[in-house]
Amino acid sequence: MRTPSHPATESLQLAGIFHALSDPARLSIVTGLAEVEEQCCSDLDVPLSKSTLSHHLKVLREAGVTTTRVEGTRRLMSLRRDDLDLRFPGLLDAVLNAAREPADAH
Amino acid sequence: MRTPSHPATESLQLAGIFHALSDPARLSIVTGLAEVEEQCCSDLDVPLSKSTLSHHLKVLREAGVTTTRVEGTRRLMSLRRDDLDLRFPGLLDAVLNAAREPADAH
DNA sequence: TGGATAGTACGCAAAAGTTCGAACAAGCCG
DNA sequence: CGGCTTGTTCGAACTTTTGCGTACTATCCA
Repeated sequence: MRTPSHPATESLQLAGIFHALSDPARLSIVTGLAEVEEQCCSDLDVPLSKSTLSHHLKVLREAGVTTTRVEGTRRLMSLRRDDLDLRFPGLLDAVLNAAREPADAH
Repeated sequence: MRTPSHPATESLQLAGIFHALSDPARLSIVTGLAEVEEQCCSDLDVPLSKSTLSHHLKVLREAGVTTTRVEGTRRLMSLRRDDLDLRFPGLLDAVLNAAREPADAH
């Protein structure tokens, strides 16, 4: 298995990024990654099958939100912080900050 | 016709907002609203039919991104800046700023 | 009242997204 | 080598979204 391809920084589309973040499972994966920096597929605690999870990770990767690094039999995912910040300054921080907001109605 | 219902500020869902912003037509409507403050349906320059446009505006409204105010036979849309800022501080600004970024590959 | 304007609601078809299991590929370890 | 672990790919079923035309409601104006 070789390293999967990632879109170039310049070609990241805003609508595509929002689409990637519009699924609760994917949003939760992203917020999780913000805390641990690097995480492999099987360490995610999302109640979905292996193949579904793999699909979501692919969506995130193809939208340019995450990078995947191969290490042995595992794939370590991380956020493309620098690239996102270069292309859309402040966006990722705002997203992560918003996701940390309590969802309560006060 | 009476004023359509809008979700309460506290019940705004982040994933729902991203979903609303994930469609190019809706994202363009939002960025347009950021410039003119208030705009009615028929003033939008989106190449879509009236009914489709109405559908997109409904999605934006139900996600809590916009408000609709009735004035005569027209509906004036505007961004829910204050509410969004209260619930997800800085998010809308980051989104609008990102949308203003040139899409070139430099 | 009658007509024009502005937008919504409904029903439909096409396209896209979600989810899973099964089969496959690739690297590790005994 | 053979089996275990990790993850991808494929096909299928199902749901959601998108886009349109038509029909409808509501408001304004002559």
